[in-house]
Amino acid sequence: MGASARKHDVFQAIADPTRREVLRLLAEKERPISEISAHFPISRTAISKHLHILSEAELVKGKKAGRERIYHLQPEPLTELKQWLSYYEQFWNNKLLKLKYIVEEENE
Amino acid sequence: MGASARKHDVFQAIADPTRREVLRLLAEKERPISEISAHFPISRTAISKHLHILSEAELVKGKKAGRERIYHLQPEPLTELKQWLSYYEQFWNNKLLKLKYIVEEENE
DNA sequence: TTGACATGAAACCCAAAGGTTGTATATGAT
DNA sequence: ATCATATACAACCTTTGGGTTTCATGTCAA
Repeated sequence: MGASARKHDVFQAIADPTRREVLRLLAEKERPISEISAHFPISRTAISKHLHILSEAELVKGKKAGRERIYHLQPEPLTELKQWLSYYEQFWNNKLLKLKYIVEEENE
Repeated sequence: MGASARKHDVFQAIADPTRREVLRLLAEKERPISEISAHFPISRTAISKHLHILSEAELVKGKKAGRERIYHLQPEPLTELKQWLSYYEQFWNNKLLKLKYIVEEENE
């Protein structure tokens, strides 16, 4: 089965503010779970669940190191988001082009 | 209160596949609710709820016209998504730059 | 080997998400 | 006036999401 069969996709993974904050933390540097959860008011278990969801979306990956599990960012799946966005980007660029056209006409 | 107090933000709004499809339909052209819901296997009421959520995120806007309500796309809030993405884009560009560097070194 | 530490995993809770059906209201057509 | 159409709104249902607590397991340190 393909990537579309994954339970959590990128769009869903980044929908939650806590998960976005986790991504930001991991963008700075790789971190073990306890260090990540220290940044949040919720339990370590809750953070662990968020990390599972991010893992399913392949936005992070955890490697076992001794008794810790170190998570690091994998930004690649965000390209899917970028592609999705580019379609609409073209759309709002058109708006800007129309505006530019109007401005230039007025200057003549 | 600011925009952050909105119940549904852009990230949440685009998390659902049905809503993304609705956006795509509205990107083509503006449409009344019944026309939109004709594209889906679920009820018109369900689509109406999705449109409400998209409205809250200001990704669409509905104008009453006779007994219909015509919805059209408002892509502007997607800039927030683009900005969020750009942070990580820079990140994966670095990966590409590193790779390019290695390749060029090997060619010398 | 014994204790502290880091995580995994299960059971449970509550609220929200996504959906349905049924009823009401406004508008257009006859 | 009457009827069909387009939508709004309320009530309800079921699953998922985000969270907690508790207990088990593996690993480091003394």
